[in-house]
Amino acid sequence: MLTVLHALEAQLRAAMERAFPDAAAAAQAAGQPLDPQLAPASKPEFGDFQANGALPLAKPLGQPPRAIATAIVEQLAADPAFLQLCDVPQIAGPGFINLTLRPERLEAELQARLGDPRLGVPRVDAAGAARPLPPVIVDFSSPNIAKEMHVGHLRSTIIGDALARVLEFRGHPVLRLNHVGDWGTQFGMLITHLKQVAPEALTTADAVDLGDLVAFYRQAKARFDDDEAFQTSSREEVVKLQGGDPVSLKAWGLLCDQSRREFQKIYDRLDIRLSERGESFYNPYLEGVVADLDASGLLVTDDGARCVFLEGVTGKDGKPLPVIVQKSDGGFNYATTDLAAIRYRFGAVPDGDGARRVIYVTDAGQASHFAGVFQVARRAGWIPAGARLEHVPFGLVQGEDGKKLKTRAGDTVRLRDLLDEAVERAEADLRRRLAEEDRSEDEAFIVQVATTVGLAAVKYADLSTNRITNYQFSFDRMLALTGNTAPYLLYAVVRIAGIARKAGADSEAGAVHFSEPQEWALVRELLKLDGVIAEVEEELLPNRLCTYLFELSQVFNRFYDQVPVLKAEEPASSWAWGCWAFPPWSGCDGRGVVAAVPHAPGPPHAPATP
RNA sequence: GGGGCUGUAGCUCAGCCGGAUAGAGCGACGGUUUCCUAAACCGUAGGUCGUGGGUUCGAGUCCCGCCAGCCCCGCCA
Repeated sequence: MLTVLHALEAQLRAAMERAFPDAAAAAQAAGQPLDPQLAPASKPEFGDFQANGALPLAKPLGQPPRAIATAIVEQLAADPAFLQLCDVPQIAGPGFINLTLRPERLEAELQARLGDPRLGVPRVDAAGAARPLPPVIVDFSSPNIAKEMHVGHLRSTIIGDALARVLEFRGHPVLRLNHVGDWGTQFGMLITHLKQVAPEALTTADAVDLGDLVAFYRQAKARFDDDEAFQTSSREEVVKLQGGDPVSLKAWGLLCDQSRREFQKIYDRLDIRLSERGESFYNPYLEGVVADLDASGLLVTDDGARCVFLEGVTGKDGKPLPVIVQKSDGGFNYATTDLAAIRYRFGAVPDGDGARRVIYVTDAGQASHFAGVFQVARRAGWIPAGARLEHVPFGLVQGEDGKKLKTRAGDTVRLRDLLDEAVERAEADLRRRLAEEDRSEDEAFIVQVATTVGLAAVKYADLSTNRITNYQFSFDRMLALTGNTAPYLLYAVVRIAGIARKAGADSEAGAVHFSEPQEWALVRELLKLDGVIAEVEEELLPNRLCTYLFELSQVFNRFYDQVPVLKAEEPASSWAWGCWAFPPWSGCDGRGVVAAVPHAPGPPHAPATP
């Protein structure tokens, strides 16, 4: 209902200007035009919208706020365009103006959305964009080569994907970049170690399996930490690799391929698409970064390292902290890579991505790192005017004890194991309930449901809380059938699909007309989607969308509980089962709005034959 | 020492640009129900919004101080 909201806002502003022309002119001159402060009503009994703009005028105008509100309402009541949208406004409390949309207006809004695959959400490129829009980059997931994906990658992967889906749904070209750790010192260590203990791994694909590779990596790291000779040869190995030595490159390529296939299994299970563009991609640009910083006078050599000192960020001694872009041994580090990535991503095609919004989905612990890197990039002039560069932080995954999530043995939890357990638990729970109710289903159904529910539960639990806080991981809570959980949402989806199937509904709903209170509740809820999507696109908070979907599910359940749509003879509720064509569940089958919404089984778009 | 984030019901969490009596869910207690479904719906109880100041017509929200927890702080990523 954003278009309605904007129309009302303009009408309210005009009404205020007519009611108080002097104050309006003064406000305009002061650069603070009168603001109607229009917002969705805080409670249903207040109508659809509320305008709070009369209250702040009380003092400057020297009038009681209710009198001001009355004057504004009188102007609105004289505006035919306004009266087409709303009933005559009510003044309540200290001077709130409550607006209620006219029923026929709501019906028209809903009618326009039935059968609309975009659910009333406009595309950003809708207004005849001649040129293609610049891409939005979402940098997420980013595991390290030669390691398995673990619980530490969970949030970035899920949140990043959800944000990418929302942006894509709005019509942005989105580059989903997997900034994998495929370069640097760690590779030197691993290759050096493998040369000595398993040289075949460096020349033959899949000579060792990934689990062994992970073990080798740990050994290499341990050696690196307390063996100087090993450190030296590791560093030499990095230099060879970065210098393009064919043997090193081949070994590197094999290791990457192997890891990549393992990552892909996880992404496939979670239905997540990513374009791999690892750290190595930026290798050719690292020197240019340093040269550029040098040319712009930002570069300082300190203690042999080349760095940029930050403004407004000081260390223990009160002196500015540096971002080191070239180590005293001449090597580059991750800050250099991150700077090269920023420069490339905002850079013009074909030597860059030409992006105007770049989003990093990483844990909150990296906030100061990104703040530093972003500052350097800004001062270096690599961020075009009007472009957005955003770190989207999220909190830690904690166990139910409030500590960092670990296995019972104290190890890092592998993502694969975590997903397996979610599915296993979902299956056990389903079998238990089937047995309790003495129902039987075929095995394929059980496996299907368990997989859907288990994976959706993991995703949804992560997305449904505000990402900035630490997140307490609990299989029991995420798999609960009630409350703000994936199983509850999926139940609503299945229920809607079931009714549609039973009704043999086709989506050719005729003119809609509502009577029941629960119908109106549903209509109003359905019309909120465009506002929610706009908010998520701006704030990058997927939990807002989850809250909406949960509330929508509740309204649907209430509706089906209280309105016997399949029994109704009157067409009053006939559109209701047609709603299956509408709701944002289209995300359920992974094609639509968000990953927030779990993978549903047979999408209602293809109803099974009764 | 510096910086960041967090602190809201027993538990897990929402709370948008400052706006009306601070909201959900779970758990507890009580009730209703099933056309459809991978069971729901309704009600009751439960609050010093960490704390002390300040700004404002109005503060959970903005500013300052303090307390607690977590995280980060030069050549790892």
